[in-house]
Amino acid sequence: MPKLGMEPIRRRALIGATIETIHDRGFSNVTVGQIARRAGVSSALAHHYFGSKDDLLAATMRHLLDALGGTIADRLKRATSPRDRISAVIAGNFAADQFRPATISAWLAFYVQAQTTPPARRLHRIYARRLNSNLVHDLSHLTTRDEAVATAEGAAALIDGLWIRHALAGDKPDPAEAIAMVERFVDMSLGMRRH
Amino acid sequence: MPKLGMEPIRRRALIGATIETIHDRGFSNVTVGQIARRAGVSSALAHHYFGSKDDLLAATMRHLLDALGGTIADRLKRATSPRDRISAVIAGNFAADQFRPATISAWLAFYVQAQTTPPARRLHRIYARRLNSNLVHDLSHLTTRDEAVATAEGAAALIDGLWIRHALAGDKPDPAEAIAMVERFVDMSLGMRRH
Amino acid sequence: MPKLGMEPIRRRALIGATIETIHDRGFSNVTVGQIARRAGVSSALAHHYFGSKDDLLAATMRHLLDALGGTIADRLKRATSPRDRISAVIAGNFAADQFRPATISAWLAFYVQAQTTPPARRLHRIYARRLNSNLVHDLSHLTTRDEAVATAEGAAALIDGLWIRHALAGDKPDPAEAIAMVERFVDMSLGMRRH
Amino acid sequence: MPKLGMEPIRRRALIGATIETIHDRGFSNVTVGQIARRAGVSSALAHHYFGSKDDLLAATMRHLLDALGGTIADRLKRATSPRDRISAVIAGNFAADQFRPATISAWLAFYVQAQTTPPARRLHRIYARRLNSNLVHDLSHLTTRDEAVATAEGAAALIDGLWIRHALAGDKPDPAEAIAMVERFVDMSLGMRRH
DNA sequence: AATGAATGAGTTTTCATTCAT
DNA sequence: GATGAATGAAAACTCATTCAT
Repeated sequence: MPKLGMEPIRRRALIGATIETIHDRGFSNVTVGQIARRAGVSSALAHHYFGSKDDLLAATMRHLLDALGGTIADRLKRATSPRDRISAVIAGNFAADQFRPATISAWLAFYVQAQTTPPARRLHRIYARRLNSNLVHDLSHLTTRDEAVATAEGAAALIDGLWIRHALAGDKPDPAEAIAMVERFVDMSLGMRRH
Repeated sequence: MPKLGMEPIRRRALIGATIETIHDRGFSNVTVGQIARRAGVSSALAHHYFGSKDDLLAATMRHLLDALGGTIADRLKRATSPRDRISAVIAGNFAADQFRPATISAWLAFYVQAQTTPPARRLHRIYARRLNSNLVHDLSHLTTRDEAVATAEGAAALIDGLWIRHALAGDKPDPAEAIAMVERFVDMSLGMRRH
Repeated sequence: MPKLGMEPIRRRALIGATIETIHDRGFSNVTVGQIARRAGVSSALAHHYFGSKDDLLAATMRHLLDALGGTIADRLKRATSPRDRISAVIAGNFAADQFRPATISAWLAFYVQAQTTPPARRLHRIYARRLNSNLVHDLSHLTTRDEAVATAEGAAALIDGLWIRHALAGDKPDPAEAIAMVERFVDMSLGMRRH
Repeated sequence: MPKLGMEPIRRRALIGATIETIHDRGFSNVTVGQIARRAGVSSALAHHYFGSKDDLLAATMRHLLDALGGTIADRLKRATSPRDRISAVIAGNFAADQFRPATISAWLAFYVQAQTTPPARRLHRIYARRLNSNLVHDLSHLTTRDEAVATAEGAAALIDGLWIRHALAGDKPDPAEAIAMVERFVDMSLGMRRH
């Protein structure tokens, strides 16, 4: 007896299964069948809800983006100063939910996808711009515009680099260490100009 | 019109074609047929020389690794001081040969592959360790051991992050800017402890 | 127009098609495509149900083995004396179902396969041992153990030889003649020791 | 420096390699490349001397046929009575050269081929008829024509059966045992009618 | 709401065969 | 006399996708 209101449940399950399947089979080897099996449904159902493999993949990417965006937004709400807001952005990027092996793998996969797949590229741009504008905006309160731009660029690169390295490290990722590294970079960058 | 001694020529051509094909079709979409066509040979020949698609991909990754390793080694030979050696490593990572869109795409693809494919992982580890040990060794001459380790980790993450961002930037990657960013990070890290 | 419960139907059809295709194209030339076409399905479906060509071939061999085993078992049930049981085994080996050109071809192919393919070898061993133990057991009631073993070996060889010759005869195989030949061999072998 | 008179040497080597390759890879898996490698030459050379894979295979079969025919003919020359000639035929079929695992495998393969490949069929017919006519001719001196025909048929089937069983036995084939079995069959068949 | 059945289109891979040297 | 180079053609296999139920 089919139940009502299954749609959101199935969608969430399929997106979660997509992330995990990417993590252990590798993006280029994922099949709809594997994802569906992991979600406990038939592959036909995955198509029923998402239309196509690409759509499911895009929805998963959007989900990752929303989750990260949401996490950061929550932390920003609680921040009280520009420097605090910068810390909120940094910590948000390494919050527990985001900084898990499976999530990192999926993110990385989308980075790669974003190079050649226009929709993925579009989604990735949104994230990159939001991160950049958040950082630049707050840094501008603390230093010159030029310094702010450069530091934002460096912090963003460092965040990406730490993600990618943790994806490959094998051991459990340590958010605290990553956060400390970026914070230190920001502090140093802000400190420099004072000397 | 078959000639003798074609093997090395074909191997090089196929590896080059692999890098370029990954760049414009995306790693998960490359086919042996596309690569072979780009190299101007039949797909049967690609199999003849490399055995399988995976082997061709692995050989390409090895090539990338060797090329980067060679570039850095060359620059290290000419370096005269520890600080100079650090600059050599940094500049080597962004040298013209390496830091081209197609090469960056291929590298990125291999980062992703390294997460799930043991041979790719092994190869990647070699690179990561070599980079890390080079940096730590030279930084140790300039600061405490702990600082050296942390700075090396940060510099490596920054390098990776800059690569990944340039892979997605779309516009032509600017090595000078990337180099400046990492140099600045190293300077700041070394400078901090003096204050 | 998909229906439920097609799997067993398709499996049977594919196994039957395998036997017939081996018969008229020769074992070394069969392709999954030909088999599937003969079964009225796509080759993808053959893979869907059997996994691989080898698996389909192995399943077909197992089917042949089961069919022969079943036929013999049926006849053994109705046998009342040791000599009768021997006749049941002989007649079973040449029963209408087994002794048809296509079946013979497939059997022969598997004899050959059994030389190099371990799974086929295993299956073939089962058949050979069962035939041997049946014959030895019943012959032991009628003669010395040594004679029983030798006669069983001879009868088995004769059965195999008649099969193989009928496979190549071209004309319709005549079970009665083959049965008479083996029966005569057994009778002679049993008669000898009495004289 | 290419040598003169290599042709017969290469042809023999390739035929020998064909037999051995069939033995350990199975007829349906042999490739010209494997055969050539085993013979220590390039696959192009195999084509140079034999024209095509099928031709090489046919030549190999012809070789087997000739070898067996020659062995039997030699023994027949030395036979002095009809019964002796029968023994010569039987022993010839199990002579050391013929009754080796690799040779048996190749023979068996050709039995299978003979079902679907006309040239193989033709060659096989020659062998079968020669064996049959030899046996019938000599048996006719010792019994009625009808008995001779039946006994020849039985002996031939037994020979084939023993070959096939030894091909699969795994252990080293024992010619003496096989010969004894066929001799015994002939003796019994001839003896029966006297009683 | 959900799935088993089925396939077309494509991909990797293998191999006999040819040819210039 | 012999081979490395090269490929066309065909085979196995995979998979996203559709559809009737």
